[in-house]
Amino acid sequence: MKELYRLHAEMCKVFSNPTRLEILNLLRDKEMSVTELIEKTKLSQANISQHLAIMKYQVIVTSNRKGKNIYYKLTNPKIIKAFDIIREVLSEKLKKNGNIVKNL
Amino acid sequence: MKELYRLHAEMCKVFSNPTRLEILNLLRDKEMSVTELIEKTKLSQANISQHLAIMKYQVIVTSNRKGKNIYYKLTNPKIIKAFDIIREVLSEKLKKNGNIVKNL
DNA sequence: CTATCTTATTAGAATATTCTAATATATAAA
DNA sequence: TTTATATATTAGAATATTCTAATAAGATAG
Repeated sequence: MKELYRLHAEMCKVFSNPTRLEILNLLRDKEMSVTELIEKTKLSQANISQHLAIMKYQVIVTSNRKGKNIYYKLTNPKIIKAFDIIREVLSEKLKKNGNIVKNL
Repeated sequence: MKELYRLHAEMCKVFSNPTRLEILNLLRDKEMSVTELIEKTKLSQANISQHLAIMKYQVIVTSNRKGKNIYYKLTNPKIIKAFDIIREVLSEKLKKNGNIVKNL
């Protein structure tokens, strides 16, 4: 069913941007405020906010306000399992290609 | 290390297109010729060939000729593990949203 | 209220992706 | 060899994505 491939691709599109992957990795085991994410990534507030909006729209993350701040967390922790498998594939690929794997 | 997120994102970009996901799913447990892929997907030859080239460049698939035909297969079967986890996440998301899940 | 801190939204230029149509290339068959 | 079959490549219009800069909006503190 082609529709399912469309939805699947749409979800994967979230993972096709380095900044979003960095955010997801930061959220892997704890929720984090937008401010914290900005500090950790050193990226602009607008940019982080935009990427969070994209992931929220795809329901990859959810948000909740705590006083002054808004905290984001993963909707489904399985996302991290997929993240880590892709990292393994990437690692094995780099190994084969004789690349520097030290930094993994 | 930001470079790693870039490579990770680049690999995930392969999964962010419905046609490429369909091809990967067809290759999940057996190699297949370009002609077979065209038949199964009902898509144009040029288009299939272009998507295969993209995946070959990312070393997600590899090809080998057998007589008249060129067969493609997955480089690393772990790709399918990631594929299936994302499908689960998608399925759970659709379930929550009260969507039709029958067709999964 | 008013100011401040935090987060979201908008606009738009630069860049990237996708598909179709046309053409090229490679192997095999006649 | 020519011809047919299988696959790849190219060009280009249509569309989508990404980032920066500017502005808006929501919550709290004073």
